[in-house]
This record gives sequence, structure tokens and C-alpha cells, in this order.
Amino acid sequence: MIETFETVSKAVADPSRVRILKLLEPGELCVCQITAVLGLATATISKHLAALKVAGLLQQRRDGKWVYYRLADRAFNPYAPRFLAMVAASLEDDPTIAEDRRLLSLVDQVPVQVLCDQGRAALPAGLVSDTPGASCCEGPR
Amino acid sequence: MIETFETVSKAVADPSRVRILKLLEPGELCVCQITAVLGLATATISKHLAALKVAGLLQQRRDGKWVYYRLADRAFNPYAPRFLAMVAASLEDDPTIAEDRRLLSLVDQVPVQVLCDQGRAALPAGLVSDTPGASCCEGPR
DNA sequence: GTATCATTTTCCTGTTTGGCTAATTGATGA
DNA sequence: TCATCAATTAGCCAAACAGGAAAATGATAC
Repeated sequence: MIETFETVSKAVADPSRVRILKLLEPGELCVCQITAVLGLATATISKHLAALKVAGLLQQRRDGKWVYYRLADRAFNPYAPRFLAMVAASLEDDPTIAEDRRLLSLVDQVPVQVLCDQGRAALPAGLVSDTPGASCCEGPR
Repeated sequence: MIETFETVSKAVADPSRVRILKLLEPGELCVCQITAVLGLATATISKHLAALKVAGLLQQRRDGKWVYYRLADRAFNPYAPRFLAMVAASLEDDPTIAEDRRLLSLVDQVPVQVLCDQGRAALPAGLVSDTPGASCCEGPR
């Protein structure tokens, strides 16, 4: 149905959400890891994750205090796999995505414990620019 | 780049624009034909067409007083073909799309001349519901 | 139980967007 | 040259949306 298609396409039609999808390609991440990379408020990330989940693009798993998200493998939205494949095939050479991946490699070195406590401050100084949102959010949207 | 991706995905993330894309799959149509099928104001359609064109999804051709639009075959936006393919592979069984196609078959019987003059009134009575926008636009957006 | 803490939800703000009508554009044809 | 007419642009409004701060959840650990 066209509403179902609309839900997924709207979910994908936002740069922050696309960045999240690209970030999750290698495997699952908890909310505070995603937050550290994207540099947005936790509440904002949480809302984006909810939108992606409703669209059938993500699945959720709780482990103790942390909630892990991953790309959906089982699709209740028939269009979700197509969109996931398209995103996976896109933006491989995008600078914002590259920077997100670089940050992720730093984030991966820090125990979740510490990361949730300190956020970006837990990352080695000098390797993280202060401006949140990396290079994606300049100028008018 | 992620902005380019965003432009296309936003263009696709609207039901009226998806309906236009599906409508153009068989071949080009002029603005007043599209308007007659969708049942929206001409200005609205024109704006949608502009958005799709900017996204690299459509191309334009002028013939006398009429402007014909068709799916883009030459892509200045690298993501456009992927999205077009995805849309083409989707919604084949959607009732709104089916109704649009039925209306299109009626529209195709009427000379563009007459159609631009009279709009939906040029179509055989009884085969067109009064409610514009078919079944796509119910409820809150 | 109770405090802690990651995540979610609620509420607010400024911006974007889809729709309309009215005005403008630009090509046609008398 | 001027009237006509399809299409576009401008201007407006209400709804939707991305973002943040603050309150609410809900699981853990003491």
C-alpha cells in the first residue's frame, strides 16, 4: 500500500537517519554510541531510531541498561529491504559518512560503560571536531 | 553526496509525487493530463513536477502550448536511476495506483486540447468519482 | 525498597512543506 | 500587436517535522 511505502521513504528522506543506517551496516550499536558519533541530543537520536523502527528498517534488542539497534533482517514492511539495499549501495564515498565511520572506529575502542557516562569526552582529544553533526548540517536545510 | 541523496529521497517521499512517477511509467504526459488524473490544482502539480525534475527523476519537453514530462533517461543525479527502479518495482498492486491508471486510460481517449479546456469534465460521466485525490489523501498528512 | 542511569516520551520552538488562489510568464494564433 | 491559454511563480495558511530541554520509564545494583 502507498501509505506503507510513504512511511519507509519518509524515514529514509532525512540525512541524520541515513547516517544512522550507514552506521549500523557493520553491526548493532547502542543508543549512546550512535549519539556520540552523530553529535545530536539523545532524545533526538531516540526519536530517529523510533521512526526507522516503525518503518521496519531497524530492530531493537535490550541488554541490561543498554538498547542495541541493528538493521532489520526480518521485514514486516515489504519495502524496507529494498530501501536498505539502496542505502547500502549508496553514499559509500560520501565525506560525512566517511567521517562518521572514522568516529565510529574511535567509539568502538571505548567501553559502552564509559561512553554513556562521558559521551564524546571519552574519545581521544584532537580527533573529534567540536561542531556536532559533522559536515552534514551546514547552511539552510 | 548526502545532500544529493536527500533531494531524491525527499522527492520520492510524497504520495502525490509517487503517483506522478507511476503515471509516467508508460510514457510522457502533459501537465493537464496529470492534473486531470490526480485531481489536484494545476499549481500544485506544477510544483511537484518541479521537485521531481530538480531531483533528476523527470525530464521536460515543450510542444507548443503544452509541456510534456517523462521519466528521466539521462541522470545528472546519480541516485535517481536507483530510485526510479525502486518505484517501478513497487506499488504495482496498490489500489490508488490502479485507480490512477484507470483514470489515465480514460484521459488518454480525450484530445489534450479538450482536456486542458475542461479538465475532468471532459471524461465520461459516472466513471470518475468527485472526490479529488482518489483514496490517497484521507486523514492527517 | 531505593537510588542510579540509559533510554523514551512530552512539550516547546523555529523551519519546512503540501495545498490553495491569484498573479505572472511565455508561446500561439488571430 | 494583442488576446488567449497552459504552465509557472508568488503569497498564504495549516499541518508536519527536526531539534532541544525537561519529565517520565524501566531496568540494574545496592
